[in-house]
Amino acid sequence: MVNESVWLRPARRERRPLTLDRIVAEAVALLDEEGEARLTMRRLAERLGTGSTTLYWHVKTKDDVLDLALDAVFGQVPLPEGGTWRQRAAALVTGWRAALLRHPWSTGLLDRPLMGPNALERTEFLYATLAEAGFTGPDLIAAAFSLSTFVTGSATMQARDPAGSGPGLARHLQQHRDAYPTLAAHGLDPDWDAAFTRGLAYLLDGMTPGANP
Amino acid sequence: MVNESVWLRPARRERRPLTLDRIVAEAVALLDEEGEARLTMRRLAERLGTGSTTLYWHVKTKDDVLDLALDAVFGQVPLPEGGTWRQRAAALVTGWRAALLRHPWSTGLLDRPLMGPNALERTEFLYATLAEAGFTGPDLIAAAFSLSTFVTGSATMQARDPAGSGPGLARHLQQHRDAYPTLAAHGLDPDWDAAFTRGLAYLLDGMTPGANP
DNA sequence: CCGGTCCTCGTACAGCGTATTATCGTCGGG
DNA sequence: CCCGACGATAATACGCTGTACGAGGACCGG
Repeated sequence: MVNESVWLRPARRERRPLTLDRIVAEAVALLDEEGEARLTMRRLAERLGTGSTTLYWHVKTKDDVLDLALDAVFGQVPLPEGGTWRQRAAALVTGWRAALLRHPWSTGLLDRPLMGPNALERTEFLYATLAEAGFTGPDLIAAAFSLSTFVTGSATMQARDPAGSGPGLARHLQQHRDAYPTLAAHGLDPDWDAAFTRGLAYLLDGMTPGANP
Repeated sequence: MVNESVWLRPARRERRPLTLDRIVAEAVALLDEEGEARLTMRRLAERLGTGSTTLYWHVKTKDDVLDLALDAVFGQVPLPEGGTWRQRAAALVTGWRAALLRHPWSTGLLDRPLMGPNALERTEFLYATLAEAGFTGPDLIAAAFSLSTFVTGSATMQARDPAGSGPGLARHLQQHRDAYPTLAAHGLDPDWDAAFTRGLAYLLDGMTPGANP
């Protein structure tokens, strides 16, 4: 359907051009508001004021949109400067985790290859920081592997069971307190942020640059 | 459609009854062979020799099938006995990771609440092992959090970039070697298993029972 | 004025999860 | 021995999905 009247048709300049950036930004907003299940090409197009199939000129598939949205989240992770290598690494992974938790849907996309420029830039930064600190060979790989693994894993866990996750898990544990005694005693409403900080300290304490050749 | 002939109709005992267990087992097999995207209620039913909507008598939604399939994977994780607490914890998380990697699709389901009996049993085992070792309070929570986070995170990473992941990531890194020099130098074809073992040692080295009250 | 190129959209299709409804097979009680 | 009831199965149908396709609109350099 063509816009019938000049008056109803948005003025030339008023209608912002559809760009890949606008699509990705709107996808992130939609995901933030309604979650992954409700992200639909049609709904996304509607919010952008375009036809749904128009999106396919800018993007090959819906998976592209998800990949780009995820990398946009990675783009929010600041690259810290200054301080010791340990401070820089801790700041990086803490900011990384915070970015993922600001957009909880992102943790559901962490399978699938992370080859976006923002993801690679952060990974490179991590490797470089550790290499500069003196980690080499298998130690370097293991250190980088452990830290990034720790970030994505902890974000996934926290997005899955948000603090005070309602009557769900907690009540279920209470009901089967006999089957899961330790869990029911300690794991009911844990402070995940504190656990992350302390766990990160464990990990960093355990790794020493130049220790194992 | 009714089976027309006695001869074509499967003999009484030959046709195994449709049970929840059979559905879940077949779902796991289908996921193993074709991955999550190709798991369809219709295809699953076809493999089971039933109509698709019949499944809905045993199961409320497709998500139920996925939850049950995931918990079935957790059921493959052995609960180690004997040895020090450190040996038991290491054995648990190693077996946990192996089970997830035997069914790579499982890492894509690690968002979503893990409330299945097998998952809870393993988590309880981990908490109990650490508590018995002397971890208490925030230290206990942080230790359990770190270990399970490390398992799920590392399995996700490895399922995402399997060893020798073809021309994909490696070539992309080579092409942009100037942008990601450290990554291109070290991260091309890493030994994830070795990185996991070493990283696990970091983590366990960093945590001491009864250290921080 | 006129191609040509970038961009937009309407239509259409196969496949999805699943609600509804009807029907089957089996078995216990009269 | 029948018959009703109930556990289990299946056919049909609905609304929604991702996206292929082709017909155009908008703008631009000549």
